[in-house]
Amino acid sequence: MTSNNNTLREKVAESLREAIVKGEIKPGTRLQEVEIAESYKTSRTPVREAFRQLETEGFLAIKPRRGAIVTEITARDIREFYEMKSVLEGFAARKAAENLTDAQIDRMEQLNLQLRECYDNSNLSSMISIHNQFHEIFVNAAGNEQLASLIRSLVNRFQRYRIALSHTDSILESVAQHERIIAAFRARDAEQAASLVSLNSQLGSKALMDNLKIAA
Amino acid sequence: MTSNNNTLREKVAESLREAIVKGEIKPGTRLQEVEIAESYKTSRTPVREAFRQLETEGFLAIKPRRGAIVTEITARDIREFYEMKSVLEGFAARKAAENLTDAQIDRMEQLNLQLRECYDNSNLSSMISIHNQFHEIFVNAAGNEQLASLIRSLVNRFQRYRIALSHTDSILESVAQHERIIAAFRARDAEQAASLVSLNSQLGSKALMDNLKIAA
DNA sequence: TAGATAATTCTTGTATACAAAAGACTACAA
DNA sequence: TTGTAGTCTTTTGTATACAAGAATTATCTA
Repeated sequence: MTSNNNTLREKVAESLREAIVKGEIKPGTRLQEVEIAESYKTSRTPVREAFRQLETEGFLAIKPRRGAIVTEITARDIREFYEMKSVLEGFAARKAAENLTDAQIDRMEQLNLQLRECYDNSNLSSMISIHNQFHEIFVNAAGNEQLASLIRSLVNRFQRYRIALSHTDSILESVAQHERIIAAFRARDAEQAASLVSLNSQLGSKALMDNLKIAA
Repeated sequence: MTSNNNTLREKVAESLREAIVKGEIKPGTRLQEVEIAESYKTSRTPVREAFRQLETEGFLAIKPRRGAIVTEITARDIREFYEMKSVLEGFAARKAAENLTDAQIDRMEQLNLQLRECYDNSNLSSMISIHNQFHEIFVNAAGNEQLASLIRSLVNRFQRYRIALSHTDSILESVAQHERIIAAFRARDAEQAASLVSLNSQLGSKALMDNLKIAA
């Protein structure tokens, strides 16, 4: 994550975000300003501002004079998220196919190998990071900065649920799909790349849904 | 716009947002907390929070200890915006084609007639509202609430530039395109609806770009 | 006069104090 | 016992006071 630790607000926001993503603070938990302020040894002011920021990032729901609650994410939210990711990344892939340099495609290949290794070594913390790096290469190559930043914020928002996927075999499937995506990029086949990337996102959705059913 | 005037923060945010959208506050203008606070007869606290909110909505850029500046939107931003709108609304249309009721399509037809009337009467303030209502019908019918809210926030963010389009003849073209979109929805032709909606968005982009060139 | 550096001012970041609203609790009556 | 009214507590919303960083100006030196 980006760490602009210049102000207390950002420190508090980053710390809370991390705790929510890691699951240390459970959905439904009510966060109170004084409580958080005391635990960070600050006043309520930076905490309030951090709350607002986390609200817009989708981690907290704030009701006027009622306080902040860590958002519960429903199966519907996840379906909607992957639907958007599928559409946006698919489009990004279509545009990227024209722009990607050979070096960038090589880099994707390298990352995909690393992803496979991480799976074999059960190194799940690296896995998410590498997975994201892989996707970011073609998303950034699409030449639409706002689109890239939008996708980044969506992915970040659902990170806490995607962590669950690191365990599953869906990773292996994903690695195989990535190989086909790389081949499509090498062939500069924009339509093929777009539809494969969309498919990859749908796999994520399916895997996460199955995982939730088991957990529930 | 939604008006939750419960807190001062929201009142200030809404008022500033409106002023920026209407062009009363020009891009590049630096907003200072005390100044705004005095003009609204409040303290800095609600103003600060309103600034943060407007930052996430894309109207202000805040630099640490440097203050808030009304965002300048570049030609690139506009291109990127319409590209995203095209993709997202196109997808929404594809999904909506399966869900739209006859009554909803009738409503779209009605709105499109009103849009034509407003153009004839040069009633430009209603024009934008009606145009948005038309689009919101199929966007909401796509069955993806997050997508709908994302599109809404994007459109809202670029509202201030789209105002310029109300004058132009591109409205007439848009009305004609809307008719074809309605026909596609009536025929439940999802692919046709999707591609027509994408096209409609691209028209908006082109019209706005031309308009900016003239203005510059 | 030009440049650098120190002092000052201006503005935001943070802390604390006060106001008001929502929720909890108590007491009383039916 | 239960429902309701009214008070009390808790927590957020707002105002103000204080701290610190950035920008600007003034001063000094080469």
